[in-house]
Amino acid sequence: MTKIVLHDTKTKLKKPLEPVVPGKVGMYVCGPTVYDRAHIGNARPVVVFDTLYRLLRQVYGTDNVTYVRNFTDVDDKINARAAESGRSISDITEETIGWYLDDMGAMGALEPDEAPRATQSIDAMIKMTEELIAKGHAYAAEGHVLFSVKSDPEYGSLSHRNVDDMIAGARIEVAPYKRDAMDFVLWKPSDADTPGWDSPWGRGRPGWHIECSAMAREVFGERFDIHGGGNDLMFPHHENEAAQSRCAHGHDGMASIWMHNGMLQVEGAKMSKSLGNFFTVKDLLDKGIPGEVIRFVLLSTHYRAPLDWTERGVSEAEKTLRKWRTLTVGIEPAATVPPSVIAALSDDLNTAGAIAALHGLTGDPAGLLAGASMLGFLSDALGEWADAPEVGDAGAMIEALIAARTEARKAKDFARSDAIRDGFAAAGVIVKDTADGATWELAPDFDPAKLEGLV
RNA sequence: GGCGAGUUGGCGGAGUGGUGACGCAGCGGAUUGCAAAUCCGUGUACACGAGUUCGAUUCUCGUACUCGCCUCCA
Repeated sequence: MTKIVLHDTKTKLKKPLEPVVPGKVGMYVCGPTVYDRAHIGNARPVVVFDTLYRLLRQVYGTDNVTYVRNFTDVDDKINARAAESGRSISDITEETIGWYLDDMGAMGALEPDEAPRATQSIDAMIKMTEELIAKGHAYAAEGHVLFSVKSDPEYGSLSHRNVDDMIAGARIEVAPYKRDAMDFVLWKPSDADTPGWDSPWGRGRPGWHIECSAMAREVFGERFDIHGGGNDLMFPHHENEAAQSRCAHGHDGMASIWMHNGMLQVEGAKMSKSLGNFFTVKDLLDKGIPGEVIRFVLLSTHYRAPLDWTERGVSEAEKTLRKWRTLTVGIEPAATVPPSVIAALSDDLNTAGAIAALHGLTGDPAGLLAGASMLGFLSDALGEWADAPEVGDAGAMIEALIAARTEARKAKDFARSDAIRDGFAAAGVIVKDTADGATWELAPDFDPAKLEGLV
């Protein structure tokens, strides 16, 4: 079996993937808080871990991989959105989840095997919170339950932080009910206007971090293989998740490998609303940038490195995909994925290396197609954008003009033939002169009106 | 202030202790009436300074710069 190695944040090493249950892989990726459209930065982990999912399915078999991505549908941002819009929380979360799946699907992201929602796992969170209290790792105070960071000597081991250093330099407002500045909330009280559930500590709602610990355990049990997300989640979210699970279970096996993708920038600058370079996946799709092209851009840089989203990168991606699509028209994919592609992906998900490998397969369209499919490219479902424009009534005119040009060339009337040639170019008609005569096809910017003056 | 990541040719972007990936652009050639398309060829790149080594872009230390996180954030 292909050996897969992945970089683990905790150990800072590339570790061979050795599944807890031999032959079966479990992967948990932190999903969105559903209160608004996903932006392009949100899309990176989705596409990155989708690609890993595809690799795992290829190597271990489709039925032997379980990919879980949660929806955080209880959160103060959602509450705020509901309050300001007057809409119900469930309206907002349902709509946003639908958007999310549509937008991610447009980039060829497969849906996970399981997509648990926080609101459907409240009992599991309460249970885990009780366990943490029982084991002395958490305490109830004023309707809150807090995790005691000091009770966990390994706290900080994932993100490589020292608790004392953090307190020293931090701008943390210490709530009166906290025993220690770093303690974080497992459960907090809800007022009448806030969603809440009955609990041993009164009506309330869970803190953010507990949901992933509880839901991952519900699906996988105490140990699973890969836990992923953006590196901004490394601290505090994943650190806290790891602490909760470690302290509840008495071992550090929550995830064998922690993976974190790098952040996305736009034209070299941090993406932010104030800079005006903040956009959602839907914005890009509406602008006419195909989801497949977005996917390509997101995979053309190694996942751990920062990724700069640029117009130029988009157009290069589009050009490459168009070329590959042209090369593979009517081709059946090879039965096996080319080893060069598998080898690149198996080495810490080197998608840029895999794309380079695909460039090397342009002489082998069947292999190219098989390899590209492995990366989620060149599917029919994502390919509509690359279809040639409709020729409409212009076909006859184009044929006539080609004939006229051929005549002109025979007559050595080069002024005429060159005028037609240039006119074709301007109108988006691509003419290729071959030994058997001229063939033509339409460019994406085909404009039949521009042919009128040539006749 | 603390922690982490990054710095590769015109651009993008892999990788490696010893023969300079790959793509785009550029340049030269073939082809063409001229082009387009195609094909062939083409680049003394690894932030800087020390160190280790027979040899470093690749390892170590330091410096600079960029970015991220430390507060909701993928």
